[in-house]
Amino acid sequence: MSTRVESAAELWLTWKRAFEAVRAPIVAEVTAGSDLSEPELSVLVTLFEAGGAARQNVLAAELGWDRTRLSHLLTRMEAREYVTRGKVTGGVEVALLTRGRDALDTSIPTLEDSARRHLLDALDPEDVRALRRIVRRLLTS
Amino acid sequence: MSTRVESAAELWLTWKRAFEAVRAPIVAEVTAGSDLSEPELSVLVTLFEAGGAARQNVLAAELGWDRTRLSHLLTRMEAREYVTRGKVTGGVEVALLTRGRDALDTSIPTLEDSARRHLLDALDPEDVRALRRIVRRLLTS
DNA sequence: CGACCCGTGTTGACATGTCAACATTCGCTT
DNA sequence: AAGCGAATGTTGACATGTCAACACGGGTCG
Repeated sequence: MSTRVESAAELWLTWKRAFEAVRAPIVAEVTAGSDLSEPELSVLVTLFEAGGAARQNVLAAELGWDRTRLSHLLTRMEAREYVTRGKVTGGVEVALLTRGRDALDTSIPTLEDSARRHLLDALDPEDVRALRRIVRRLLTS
Repeated sequence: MSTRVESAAELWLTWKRAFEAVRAPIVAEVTAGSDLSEPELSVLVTLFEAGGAARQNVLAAELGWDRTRLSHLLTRMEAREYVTRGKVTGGVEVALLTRGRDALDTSIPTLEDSARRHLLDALDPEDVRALRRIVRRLLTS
């Protein structure tokens, strides 16, 4: 029994550690200000990027989540008036409400700042280019 | 109001998406075989890499987790006889039990295989080198 | 000594995520 | 049109994670 894990697994595990190391402080800073949790913010951002409204299954796909999780979360967010859900042919469409947009306006600058400090600034331009390429590749495979 | 999120945040968000996209299938495959959840496997692997035993706070640091989470998880894992906890000057030391080692032996090959297919194979050698560099940098900053 | 302070870990209440089962709707086939 | 299957969401029970409060055990300094 060696004391090392094989190469692919090792790459995955260290990547995971690095990801956690970046995520933790960003989440801490972003959630400190607003009354949004990080997953809630993800939903709002994705919704925003989709133009303010999106089908629930599309949202789930974009986020890489499963339907159930999104459903529960949206139920909570609907109760707090961040979003609405409306039936649509073939499913449900979710739309940002004013309260959701306001929350976004408050949180995005913090997110931008945290992401810059904990991710961008930790890398040099070459790393950033490489990371973008890697991300693109992983998302299209 | 634009329809785009700024650069650092955008990098962070797409990275997060890519990470989720890789994590989901790996977790699905790894947990399908064994009766270990993914966090439990992480604990066992980290413990293994530390030589079979480690202080709880060290473990938490390695994993990038908070003490409470680890404590709860270890309580559950202790009940299932994967690990033991023993008091030590200045804290608690956790050690792998046979059942834990066995679970590792079963899961690691699957993990290796999944990680290779979903991560390594999706990237070319240059990407892999870049990712390793990025990870190292993020973990030491 | 004895009164802190700080790092560690645990606990219980609550928030969130997961899983399996179910409802609904749409498209396809006949 | 009627029936069927696949895709979409929801629900409730349970697993897991988070937060705030507490407990304990060293250091350190008066």
